[in-house]
Amino acid sequence: MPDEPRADFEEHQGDRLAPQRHSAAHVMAEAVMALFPGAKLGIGPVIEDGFYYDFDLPRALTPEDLPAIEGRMREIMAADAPFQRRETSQAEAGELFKEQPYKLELIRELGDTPLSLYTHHGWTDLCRGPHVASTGKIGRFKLLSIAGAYWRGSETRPMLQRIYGTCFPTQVELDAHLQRLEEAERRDHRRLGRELGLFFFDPIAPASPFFLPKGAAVYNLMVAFMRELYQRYSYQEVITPQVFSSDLWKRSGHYDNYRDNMYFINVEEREYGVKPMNCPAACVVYATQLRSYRELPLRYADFGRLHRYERSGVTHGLTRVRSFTQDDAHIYCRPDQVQGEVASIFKMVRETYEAFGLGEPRVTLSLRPEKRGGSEEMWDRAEPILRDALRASGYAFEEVPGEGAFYGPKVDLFMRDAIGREWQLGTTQLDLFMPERFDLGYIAEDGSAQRPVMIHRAILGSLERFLGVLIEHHAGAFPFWLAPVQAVVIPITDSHVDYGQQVKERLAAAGLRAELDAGNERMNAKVRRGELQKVPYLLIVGDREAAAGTVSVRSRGGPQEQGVALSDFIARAQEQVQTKAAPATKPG
RNA sequence: GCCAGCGUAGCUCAGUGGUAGAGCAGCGGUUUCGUAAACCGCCGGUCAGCGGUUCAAGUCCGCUCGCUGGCUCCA
Repeated sequence: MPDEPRADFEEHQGDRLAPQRHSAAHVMAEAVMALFPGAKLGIGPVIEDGFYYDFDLPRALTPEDLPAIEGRMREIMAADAPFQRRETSQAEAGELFKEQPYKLELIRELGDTPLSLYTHHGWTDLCRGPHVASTGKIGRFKLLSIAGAYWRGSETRPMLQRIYGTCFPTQVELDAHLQRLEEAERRDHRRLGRELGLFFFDPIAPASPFFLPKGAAVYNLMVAFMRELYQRYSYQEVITPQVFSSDLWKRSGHYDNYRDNMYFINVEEREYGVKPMNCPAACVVYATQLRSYRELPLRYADFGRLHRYERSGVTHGLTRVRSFTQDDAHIYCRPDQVQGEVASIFKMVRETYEAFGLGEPRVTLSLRPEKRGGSEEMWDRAEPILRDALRASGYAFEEVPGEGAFYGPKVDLFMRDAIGREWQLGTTQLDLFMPERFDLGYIAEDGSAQRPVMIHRAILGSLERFLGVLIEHHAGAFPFWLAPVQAVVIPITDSHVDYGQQVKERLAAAGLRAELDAGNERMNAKVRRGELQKVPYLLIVGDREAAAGTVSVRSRGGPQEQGVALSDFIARAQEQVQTKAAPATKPG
């Protein structure tokens, strides 16, 4: 099945390989207990692409411990010891695991549920199974990393040591997986950001990116793209302050609910908070006038810079930062307009993901959480609106009960990064709460005062995060319309620099982002640099081109074309910008 | 924030308690070349920071900062 798409293939494999991977986890636990007498066991499940097991050990593991554990595991596998299942009682299990406090906790919680034990090689674990027939059937594995993990995922419980491993039926498949991990590293946006001169980080502002000219160019193209959509979808852009008196945050509820993630400043004995979200500012804008039903829906877009304090261990490249901008907008509308607004948002989403060359996002609909505001009736009304709009949008989606915001249900869009981590990008949230807190109203047709519905939405979400995911998705080879440098003109010798300069100027005049590589190097070196920088077009010019007014076009990773009239190239390039054509070739 | 690892030139990295190194990049020169790295030379260091151990610390110890992988969190 070599032609089958990889995602399906791996998903399929993951299910099929679960017994092997889970058995590998048991063997690893046996090996660890042999090497660390007195080790306490947590749990050891199968995960995507592998397995882990959690341990409470007398000392901290280091990466140097892994080969010894792997060695012991190989011995156990070589013994080809059978896995044997047997049922057991609460009492017997309690006795068997009396030295294992974490297991005892699990046994107690399982209560009357039938318990089963799996034994291999004289070593027994509490386990539902299934397992492979014997330790020789596990396949090839590799231990990958060590990490801390709270027992039962709770910050208040002890931190155990987790060992991650991966396992495949054959060495070839294992090697292929390890190679995929290496490839993912090569398309890591943090690495490409540096190599392509897009952005950097400096300890002087932790978790806050600096965008270099090329990165800023892409960033601004993203903003320009959204502004173009706003024009067509009748959004109005506003610009709002960065720092607000804490009075605002008290009113919006952020002071009570989000203070720990905010930056505060004290000036003239008054406390101010740097904005972590734009919504309260939008409400202030809304409230400046008495509103009529005639002017709704009002769609206020705001590219305001947000600052959120994120705990030091959680930040990550561009995908989790402390300073960022969203393609944020807040829509105020009448209840009967919500449906149409949400539908138009999903239309924007589709247009946007296509233009950026991304596949389908994973879409979730988050429903009422336990702790929530508003009446049941409001939720009963709000949830179907989103559900119906989603169905109409054609996106496959998954409903997640209990995950909604306390102020309303929401739809989130997720994309994976190079190593499979998912990041939330766009979001659409119905807000049944904030209009009330800000006492927003409008005068209805019958002259009565009514409360508008507020919709928070972002298509790209954080521009920083979106860019990070976008870089990894394209491995740095942006679609032509987004490429920070669209073409590099490469003169073959000094004598062609003048013509190269003319070419560059004509490209610039045509609205294309072009550079001239006039340095004192052989053209081979310049071609190489252009390819490494993933420039869509390299335009080589020598005697023939200068004489004929043409360029030799080398497409990124693709074919060459000699003697293309400059005007033809420009027309073609402009067309690609217009249509937002996808990259001509596979990124690599 | 928690657990672990890491931090040496702009980048990638070597350096075993005893004189801080290489390649690339940069700079100067030579070369003028037809589709992925021309050649010669030069410059480049608070070994993350602070403190300690030692005759002697990039190397050992402690603290701080930053980064990485997880965990928790993620209005």
